[in-house]
Amino acid sequence: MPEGHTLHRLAGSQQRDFAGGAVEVSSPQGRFAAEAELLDGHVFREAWAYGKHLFHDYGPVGTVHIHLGLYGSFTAHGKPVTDPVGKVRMRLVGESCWTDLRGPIRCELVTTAEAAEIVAGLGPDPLRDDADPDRAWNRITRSRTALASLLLDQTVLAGVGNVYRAEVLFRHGVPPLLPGNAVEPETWRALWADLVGLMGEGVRSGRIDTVRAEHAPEATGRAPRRDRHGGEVYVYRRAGAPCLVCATPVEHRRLANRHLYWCPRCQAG
DNA sequence: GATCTATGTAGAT
DNA sequence: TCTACCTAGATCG
Repeated sequence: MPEGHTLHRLAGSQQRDFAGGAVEVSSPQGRFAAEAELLDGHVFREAWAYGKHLFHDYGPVGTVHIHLGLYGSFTAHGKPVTDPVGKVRMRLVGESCWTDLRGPIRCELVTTAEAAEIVAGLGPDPLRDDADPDRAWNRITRSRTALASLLLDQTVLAGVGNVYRAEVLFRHGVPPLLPGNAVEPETWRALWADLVGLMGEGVRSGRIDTVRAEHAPEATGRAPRRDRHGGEVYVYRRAGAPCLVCATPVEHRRLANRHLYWCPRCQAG
């Protein structure tokens, strides 16, 4: 379940579980076997995330660069270690914990410099203290592309995925197809600030919850609706269902091969 | 058991 | 704009 909050959450838990100790690294599936052999037994220095990218720093031995893609996932366990189930690309075994990685779009050993290059190609990440929202704004305000597309462009903004994009646009009443160069600076400031808050909450909870207290099931009496992604949302994957605010059916279309959801009334602009 | 879907990205057309 | 791809779980029959 990979938007930026997932990767930052993983970096945090893996830092707690493995940092500072030697780890056993293996690739039961075999597709990371040569790299795992190089890393096996070395000290896991640090886990860190930038956008949807996760990095395991092994110092001079190298850095593992992981991108989960659409369906990559980690499972975390306490010892004892059990036999691999399914296609385990990478297994890490530490002092008391172990974790399995399955289905990543990327799992590769890179140098520190290469890791830095990957990060240099990404836009600011709302989950990082060092993020500069003006870098994203400079791209957005010069572009005729729909804001909904710009929000998913990782070179503009790093870490935002399909759920956060739909939800943050809804929360600010912004039409998703509004061209970047038609976005008001104060709108951008509000969107950024909201992403910082929402995604930070996502890191803490492990879910994407975007519904404000006044529209929450407890306040309105409607049945809670947890999406498969685990959280309570306004429009994501609610095509045809009544908008939680105005009851207008939620719209849906494909945009650049991704599902886009919005309320045509609340986000009329 | 077969088929479909998914919070993503890269590369071809 | 389209297609391929990494994998598992949900859904269909």
